[in-house]
Amino acid sequence: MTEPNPGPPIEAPDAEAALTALRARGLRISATRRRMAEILYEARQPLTAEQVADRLGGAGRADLPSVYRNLEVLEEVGLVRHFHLGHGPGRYVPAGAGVHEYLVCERCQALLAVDPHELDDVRAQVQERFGFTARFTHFPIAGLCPDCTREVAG
Amino acid sequence: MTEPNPGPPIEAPDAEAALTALRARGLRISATRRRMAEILYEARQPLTAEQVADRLGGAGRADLPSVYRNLEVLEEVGLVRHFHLGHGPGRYVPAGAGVHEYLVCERCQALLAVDPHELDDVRAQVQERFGFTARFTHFPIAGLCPDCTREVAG
DNA sequence: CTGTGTGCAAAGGCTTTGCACTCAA
DNA sequence: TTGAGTGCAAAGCCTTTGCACACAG
Repeated sequence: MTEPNPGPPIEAPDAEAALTALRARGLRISATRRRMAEILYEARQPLTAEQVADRLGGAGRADLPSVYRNLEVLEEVGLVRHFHLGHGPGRYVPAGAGVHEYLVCERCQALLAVDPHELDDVRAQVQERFGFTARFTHFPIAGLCPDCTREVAG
Repeated sequence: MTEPNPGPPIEAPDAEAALTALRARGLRISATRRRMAEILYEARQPLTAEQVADRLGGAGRADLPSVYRNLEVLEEVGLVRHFHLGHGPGRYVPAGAGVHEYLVCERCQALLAVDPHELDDVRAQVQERFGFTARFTHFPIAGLCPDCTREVAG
């Protein structure tokens, strides 16, 4: 089980609006929260809570429960979202302008990030056939990436 | 978070072939394994390991680690498969003749079981556009079921 | 006899909860 | 001064692993 590959970079959304939303709810913009947002934007790839904690701590690692709590707050406020790659820890990405949806390879863990519009046809087809509104944001499409498809097929 | 609804019944596959496969690997067909297979077939819906354990135990509950180990063996041999409904425990179903793929509602946890062929078009579209081979067997399509789609939209 | 199956206990990975202390507003 | 943020410890949920005993072949 290797690490998923980075996928394309992530653009920065309107962080200021989100921070304002924080204030509106009586929540505070701590240095830690600000740095967490920066870390996620600069990572330009999905990070686990543990990875965020690693990059936060000056010496050692930041407190993991606090990181989870802050990720939750940032998500409620719309600065961050997360999704699940099969088993293993959740992955966090900045929300906003550069939203992607993902396809994850069950064989090599590669992550294929795509523009949501590229999945519109697929969603439409599922909608038409089953009346079901497919969302691939929280639980991505799983399967075999192009490379693994070739290798498995022959 | 309510329990997912049952979905359509599950047909019995060729259990005998699978049991033969067990023997071929030097493994044994214990009474427990036989009963586990029966339980899954008769359930006619996906069960968690815990539910299987509950239905196994005469008094109390059967040993959960043993249930997991047996589910793994039965899966290797092709009698059983499992998939993941968002968070929460894995769900086990008999494999074979009556295979279904699932769409799971993120809002009400409803489970929509469909014939795999009904997803062929969707798979083809993903294949064509991304070269990616979508599999919905281990990680089902998530989204909103028809009812929740209506309630959310309307 | 040989070694697979089982139960019990414990650990492991990821995440959440409780509580006291700190510190920003 | 007030209550949100943080760190530490502990627990929770699902699952896996280790080990000794039971038992099928």
